[in-house]
Amino acid sequence: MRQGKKKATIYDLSVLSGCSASTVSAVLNGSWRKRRIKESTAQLIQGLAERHQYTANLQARGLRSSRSGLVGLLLPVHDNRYFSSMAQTFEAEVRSHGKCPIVVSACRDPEEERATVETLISYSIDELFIAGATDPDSIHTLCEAAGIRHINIDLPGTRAPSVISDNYEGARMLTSAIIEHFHSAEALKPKELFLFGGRNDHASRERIRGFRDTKIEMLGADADDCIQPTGYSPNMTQKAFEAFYEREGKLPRGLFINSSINFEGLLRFMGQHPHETFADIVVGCYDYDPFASFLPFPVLMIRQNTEGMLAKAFELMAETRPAPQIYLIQPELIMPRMALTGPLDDIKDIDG
Amino acid sequence: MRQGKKKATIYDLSVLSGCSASTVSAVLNGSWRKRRIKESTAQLIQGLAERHQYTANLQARGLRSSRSGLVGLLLPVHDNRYFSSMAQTFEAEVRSHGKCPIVVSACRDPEEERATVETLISYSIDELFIAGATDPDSIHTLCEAAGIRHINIDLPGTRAPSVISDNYEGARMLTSAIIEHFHSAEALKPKELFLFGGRNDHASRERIRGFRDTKIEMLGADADDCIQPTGYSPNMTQKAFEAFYEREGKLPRGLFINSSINFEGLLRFMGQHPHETFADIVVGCYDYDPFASFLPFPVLMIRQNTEGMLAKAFELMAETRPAPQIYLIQPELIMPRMALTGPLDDIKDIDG
DNA sequence: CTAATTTGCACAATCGATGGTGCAATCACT
DNA sequence: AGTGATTGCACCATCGATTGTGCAAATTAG
Repeated sequence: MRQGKKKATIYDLSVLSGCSASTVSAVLNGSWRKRRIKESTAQLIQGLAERHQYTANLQARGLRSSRSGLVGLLLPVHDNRYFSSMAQTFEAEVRSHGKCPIVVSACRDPEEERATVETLISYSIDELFIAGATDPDSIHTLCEAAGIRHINIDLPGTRAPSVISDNYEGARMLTSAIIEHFHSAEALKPKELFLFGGRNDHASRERIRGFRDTKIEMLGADADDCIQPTGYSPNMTQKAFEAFYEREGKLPRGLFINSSINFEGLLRFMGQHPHETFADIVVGCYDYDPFASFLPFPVLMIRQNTEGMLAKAFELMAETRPAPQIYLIQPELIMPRMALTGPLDDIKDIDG
Repeated sequence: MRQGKKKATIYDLSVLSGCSASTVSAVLNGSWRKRRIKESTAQLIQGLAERHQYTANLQARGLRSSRSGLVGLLLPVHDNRYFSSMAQTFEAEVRSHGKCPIVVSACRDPEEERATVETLISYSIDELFIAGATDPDSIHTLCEAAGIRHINIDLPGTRAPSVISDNYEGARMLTSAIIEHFHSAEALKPKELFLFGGRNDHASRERIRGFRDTKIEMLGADADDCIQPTGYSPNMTQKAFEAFYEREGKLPRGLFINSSINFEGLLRFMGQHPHETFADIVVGCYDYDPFASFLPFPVLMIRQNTEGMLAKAFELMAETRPAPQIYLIQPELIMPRMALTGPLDDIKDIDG
């Protein structure tokens, strides 16, 4: 009604309807049948609620019921296709359950992660999906203490169910695809296949292991000095490329890049060097980005199955007592020049 | 202490310390000096709080004080570089103010937008940044009624302060850069410069206007039949390209693409056609993406200044009574093969 | 040594919604 | 009509924190 006014509460409606606040509450939260409220009473109150634009104060409800209707997703970063696509899928899924999605990022900083999760807990979130946490087990402890259901995604913990990408298999697929891509040209030599990026987290380790094993199997050479974990920053990765180029006068013909963020390091390098420098390289990137897929050299990519991972995670969340085990989800090898669809394709787009 | 236990409340600490709950509350929320609590009492309580891992129940606090410490950002979508980068910057800024960032997307659906904002209001969020809302004014009404400070970003409203990209200027820069890019080659003819993407929102209209004006000025031809607003979906855009190609047997040499999402439509088209189809095209895209910048044909991009927009928006939010006017932020023209830094570069990355 | 301050804290109402319990009125049935 | 079951709803404690108010005790002033 009046716009500057305070929001209507059940007490306002209680006065207006002549019913008690508890009756109003019951009607408006749907529990009125259980409470044997007359249908006509319910309709009266619902009418008033609508007319006065009543919306429940969810903080009050959450305080009383100690459940908030909030479902959290903790991400390392937003501006990355892998994680933002996860956020997109997550939101749709949570909304379809009638809950409210909360997506937060914590910058791969363990302290920030803890603080963020504590804040979420203070808002009595009902469930938490932990994606890419640097220390899932310490977050597990927090959730456990607060009695909050939680599932790890992307990076596994030992104490809670974890849904992760099969990084080892993915890395094997990617590595062998890179090697095979040279079959028509001059075969790739062991010293020409390098891995850049990643750090000492579970995903990177598995990818490195997959790279290593496959390289040894297929090219028969030890891979250790061809592995350059540069962390997750584009700049460090760029520096690694510069250093390599400085030393060797060229790039390796075969590149395994740990993630699209690291790939940006290669882009920065590219910006400093002419086209010819990249004439015969083949890149495999453990992440999918449609634009990267169409670069002037062959780019093989791994698309992690975020939909599949989230689906599994939601499934586990629904179970009463999910085992704290690791569930592997197979990623997919994407050949060069592929523009795939994503969660955006599901949203409607009507012209005004 | 005990892990399965309920969380400690001020009442628990009240018993443990021998002080009243109000004293505990004052100590823990920092207002204890105002309330003339003895320093030693404060220390005692702080010690207990730490030992028992007390964290305030923010729902209770929010209920009482009707302010939650939450600051919202409403986005159209997550998985888009422009908006996810905005989310990233937003989070950092909000955190630095000691508040809790809430990022939600509403899929460019007016109904969803309203519902989402109502939910946020029900959680008593303190401030709302509305980015890319299809109908900012209707959201304004909601916020107004709830007394929530709000600023529009990216798409302007008439009732609240709006910080938007200077789409007209940006489109002019982009259009003229596309045309000039042909100076060394055979000059571009009017019928060879097309605009694809966008729909009937403020941003698209301004971009189209900038495209139109510049094209007329520089190529001296009416531009109307070279404008194909295809909405924001990659698929519709792809179809537009297919239709054009079907009709003309080639693509236009000069392409103005409304956004990176529309650009993905071109990628899908590319996936269906050989390299040669794109041998001599020049693309201008109203969005910046580092991978797109290195595609096999020249890609000129507009980088919208998200940091600048958010900075201005936060500045306005801090003002007591900001005028409901439009603040234009200049975007930047990015030449081909540029890998720029973004918010990710600010996050630390230490190897474990 | 008494009066006026100041210090330090407890009390209790309150925010808005929930849900267990109890009670009157109505209905069914012998 | 009397007994028991059912219907329809009101009452009230409660969730955990905030905050205005009041009042002893300690301190200072005169």
